[in-house]
Amino acid sequence: MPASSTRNLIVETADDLFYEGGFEATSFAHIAAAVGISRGNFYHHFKTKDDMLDAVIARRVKRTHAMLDGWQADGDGPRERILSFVHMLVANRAKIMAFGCPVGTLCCELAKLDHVAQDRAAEIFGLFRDWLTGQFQALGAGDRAEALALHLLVRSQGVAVMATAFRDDSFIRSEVAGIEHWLTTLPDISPSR
Amino acid sequence: MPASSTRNLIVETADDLFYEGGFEATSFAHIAAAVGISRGNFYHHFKTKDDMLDAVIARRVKRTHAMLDGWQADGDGPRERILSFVHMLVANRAKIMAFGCPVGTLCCELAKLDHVAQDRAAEIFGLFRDWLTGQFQALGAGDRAEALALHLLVRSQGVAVMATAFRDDSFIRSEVAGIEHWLTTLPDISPSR
DNA sequence: GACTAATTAGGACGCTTGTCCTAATTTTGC
DNA sequence: GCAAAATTAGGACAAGCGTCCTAATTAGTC
Repeated sequence: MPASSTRNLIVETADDLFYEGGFEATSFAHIAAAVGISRGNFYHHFKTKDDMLDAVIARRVKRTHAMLDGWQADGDGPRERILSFVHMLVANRAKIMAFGCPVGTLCCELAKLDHVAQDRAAEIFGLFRDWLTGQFQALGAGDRAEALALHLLVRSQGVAVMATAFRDDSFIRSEVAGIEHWLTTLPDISPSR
Repeated sequence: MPASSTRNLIVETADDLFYEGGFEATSFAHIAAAVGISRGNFYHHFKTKDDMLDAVIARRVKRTHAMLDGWQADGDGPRERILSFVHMLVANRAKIMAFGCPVGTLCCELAKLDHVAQDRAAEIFGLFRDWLTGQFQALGAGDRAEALALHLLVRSQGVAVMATAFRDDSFIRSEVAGIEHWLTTLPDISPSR
């Protein structure tokens, strides 16, 4: 077992707790209890709590990259790949209703805290935006590709916020159906390559 | 001057600070410094911090009601009234980019905190939903009115989140233009009366 | 003008926070 | 097997938190 497996365990646990309880409200004591190690031990792996946030964001960036690469390699067309993104909302609906979107809620919290990591967290949105832009370009959207990608992000984030506020399960499904219908209305200029 | 003007001042100040810094991160010391009164003085007006949150939410509910009533009395048609709602995004774009939507961010924070006031905060969304539903009904949308209202709330919240994350001014304008175009595509069965 | 009630100031309280320090333990390299 | 390094435990720390208490001040009533 590699020497820094404790560090990975800390980052994984902090990732979950930051998502479910928020960054500010999650204390070292909470993380220590969840991991099962001593409080003072953290400072051998991370200088400050902000360093831990950096590690969590880096982990999320890495996992997002891996997820997008996985969808890219699935062999389906761009329309199916876009649907993979949209269906995250349905697959994660229980957690979204309870805690919102991990990316959106972190960005909003860091904005209020005027935190230095604000832009680094927003870069996860940048990954989705760029990947979706690529898919819409593959659909032949040309110059409109990025605008369509941002529109899809807007609707996804809106669904997440409203689902969290109303805690309504049926709400996510109907909005996703609306997005799916919107996708079918897009002109498919060059469906393959 | 009425006896409880101090109380109103506290609620107004707390409202702003909760919006700009978040509920949890805003302490009594911050509010006391902003109002210019002693810390211990709070507890003559509010039993706990949660009581203060209740008062802030009640104030927001009241002001939202007043705003919707004002739009209702403006004498324009339902389409113009819906635009009044949409144009809030443009009018408040500076604050939205810095702190997000006051309603959406509070609901998301309270969800993560598993706070008892969660549903009361979401009721502000309920006010907008019901009012917008009325406007779409006046447009002749019939059974689809509430779905259209929720769709508009979704897009507005999505714009707010993405504008906060990317801190992009032009982004809000282009998305609002998209919403305005969407409104023109709606069938206007009964434009007047 | 005196008595009562409402309001305010200011500090004490127990607790939690992030951070830091030191000693003990485990792992690693020779 | 031993010395050096990495890792862990556990507590100390100053500061900040929400809450509470008491004394002082102000406002209102007869």
